[in-house]
Amino acid sequence: MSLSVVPTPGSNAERSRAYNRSLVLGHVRGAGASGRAEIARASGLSTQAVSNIIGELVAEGWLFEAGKRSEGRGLPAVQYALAPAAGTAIGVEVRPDALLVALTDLDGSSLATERHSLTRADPDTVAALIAQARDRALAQSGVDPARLLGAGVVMPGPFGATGLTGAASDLPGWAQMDARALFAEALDLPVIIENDANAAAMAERISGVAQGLHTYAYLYFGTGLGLGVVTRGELMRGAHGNAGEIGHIPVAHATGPVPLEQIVSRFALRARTGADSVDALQALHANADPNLMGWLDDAAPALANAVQIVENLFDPETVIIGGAMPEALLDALVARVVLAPASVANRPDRVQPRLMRGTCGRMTATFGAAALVINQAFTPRMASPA
Amino acid sequence: MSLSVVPTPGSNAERSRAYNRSLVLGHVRGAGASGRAEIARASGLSTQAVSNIIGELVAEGWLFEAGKRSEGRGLPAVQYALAPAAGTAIGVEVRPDALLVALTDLDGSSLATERHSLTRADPDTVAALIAQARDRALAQSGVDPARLLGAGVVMPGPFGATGLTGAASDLPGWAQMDARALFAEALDLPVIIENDANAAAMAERISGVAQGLHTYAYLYFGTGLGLGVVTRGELMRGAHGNAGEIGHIPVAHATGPVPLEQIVSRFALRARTGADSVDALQALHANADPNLMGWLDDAAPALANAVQIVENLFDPETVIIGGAMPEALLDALVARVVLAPASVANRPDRVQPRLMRGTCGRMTATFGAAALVINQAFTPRMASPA
DNA sequence: AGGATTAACTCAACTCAGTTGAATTAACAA
DNA sequence: TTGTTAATTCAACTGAGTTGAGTTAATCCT
Repeated sequence: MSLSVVPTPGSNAERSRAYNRSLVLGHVRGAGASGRAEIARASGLSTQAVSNIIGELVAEGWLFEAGKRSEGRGLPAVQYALAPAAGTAIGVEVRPDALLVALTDLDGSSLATERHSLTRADPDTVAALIAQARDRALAQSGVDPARLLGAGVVMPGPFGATGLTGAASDLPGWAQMDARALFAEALDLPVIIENDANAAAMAERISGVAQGLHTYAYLYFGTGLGLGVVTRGELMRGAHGNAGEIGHIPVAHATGPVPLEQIVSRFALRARTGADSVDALQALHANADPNLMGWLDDAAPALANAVQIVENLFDPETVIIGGAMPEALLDALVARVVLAPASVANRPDRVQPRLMRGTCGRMTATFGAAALVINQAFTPRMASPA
Repeated sequence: MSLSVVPTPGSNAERSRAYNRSLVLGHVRGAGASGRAEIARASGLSTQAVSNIIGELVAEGWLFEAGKRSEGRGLPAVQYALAPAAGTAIGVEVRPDALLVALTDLDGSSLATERHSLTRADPDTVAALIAQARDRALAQSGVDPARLLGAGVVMPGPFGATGLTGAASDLPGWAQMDARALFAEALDLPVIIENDANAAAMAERISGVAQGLHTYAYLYFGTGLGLGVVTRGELMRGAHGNAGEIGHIPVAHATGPVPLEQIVSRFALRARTGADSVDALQALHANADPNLMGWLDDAAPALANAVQIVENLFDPETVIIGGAMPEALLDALVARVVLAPASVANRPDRVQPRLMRGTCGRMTATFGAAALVINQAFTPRMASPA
């Protein structure tokens, strides 16, 4: 049973309703509790249309009445707020050696998490493990399975054979696999596949520092260094889902140009300090380990270079860095970066800092995988019929 | 009279129809003459809905019956093709010293062009000149003013005060100006403002080598070097319309890292050869001028570096180069570039070359300005009511 | 106070546009 | 010739947003 996916489907009454429902939910999410008339003005819909949609969303448990607000004259507006428990999503991060699974609500709050070491990472084994983890997470948190909107799965890129293939991050046996279909079947849920940096970027939008932003970039410390870019609320994926491979672009270094992730990445850090885990790095940083401090001195200018490239190419509202790194170390890195003046981001009217640390912590990508699903509920789009 | 623009408007019957009309026109444009049933299948709409829309588009002159096609059994499908003259657009390129204006049809074919030297480039003077040029172009080509869909205007970026402000490309007196509103008023037409590289990218999509592509990048030789990126058919603009400032990112050079456009740009070329015009450059190239050939040797690796960055960050189907340069020189440059193997674009299953020359010629940006308008007619989007 | 004004909200009738299912037409195949 | 297939149209239907009148509950003004 393959669903025939229409690339850009036409609009009809039913699809219009779905679109407008997302619009209303997105407004309430973005602006907080709102009244019918306010949403009508913001969307260009009639009050009546918004009223009907809100009635439906309240009946289904997505929204609830949250008091009244009186602004000057006139009948006070009844406010409607988002019910975080109205929807949940599964986030999965597949690494060559481990599987991370999280269950979150609409706020991106964690309801359950789980970690598995993988000895075999073949498709069928992974799919089965995810299905079991889903069942445990639901049982443990007491979440109604009917409220589960879907699953997001983060996998190491790049996807398909490319000039970057052969890195240690690749998963064996997945090359020609339609992972989305595999997981959708195993879980009996809608599934979204993404790379780690894109998922992390979305996590910050749902529950981190990128809330309210529409155009921003995220530098992600995974195995290497990834870049997730959100433009007008949409992830930039590229023609084959491989956009954002920033780790492989050359940057200036004492010994001549080297690939960025040869300096700015966890494996560069491990080569320099011997430390592998986030905790070990945290300890080294707390003790001002000379090797670690040396790395910081090296990484800061390379990162500045990367930020300048990202700013000039994408013109984002801000650049966020995060991933599997101690927060204090990321803060130290941000503090040490001297941002290039020759950048379109160097504006007098800035409201965001040019570079900031993400706040979603170590499991950003896993929560981000769930955030991909959550985000869909708030993003109006003409979707094909099931 | 300011039209209240709703950022993401809700959907209703009227807006659905506009959306579906664009969808049908876009299909016919992309796939060539098509039958009702074929479009219905591609769009997920019912045959009846498509039939009604086609009836309307034929009545309005957008489509015309173009024979029948019989595929095996069944009633032969009546084919409908796009009438290029159904819509026209004005393209304008504002440079500090000159004004270029073009009138094109839906194919992007030129119906009239005009060039003005500018002694004064203040907003009111420019707006008045454009309005006059519009009238002359319409009169000269005999185009019905009612068929004019709008005007696209290309202006030197970056927009707003940035760390790149102060370059020679800036226009004085425009800093705080709402250029779109100014031109819309002066021309009494919908107006789109864009930077040169983005417009050029769109020109190639309407009438050049990017026809049928959805995700690609365009390196544009203007004053400096610009980058236009199209993702899923949409231009990437960034938070302030300044995305694509690739000229300012550092690349490796014999003397250490230098901004890309210090090597790959027309002013680098002028500094090296003394030649300023496209014709002069063409002559030098025809004579294998040593300075010019030296520039090629320098520019090729820098361009290779830029292409590698663009490929890894955007994962485009292809990278196109073009702009105000002799075609033979661009071809020579493309031939000389050794593309980096460490790129997500280095795939065995490629259908496009990784790097190709644009085919829209010297006035790419001016035609591209018109193409921005044309493109809207074929791109379904929920648009706010006038 | 008490009436005027303002704004949110609801009701009911209406309209637009896409859908559905039956009927028609024209090509190909046995 | 006759049956099958596929495009197209017709007419009735349905879903969803719009419109305009009416209701309710605040604030403003006298």
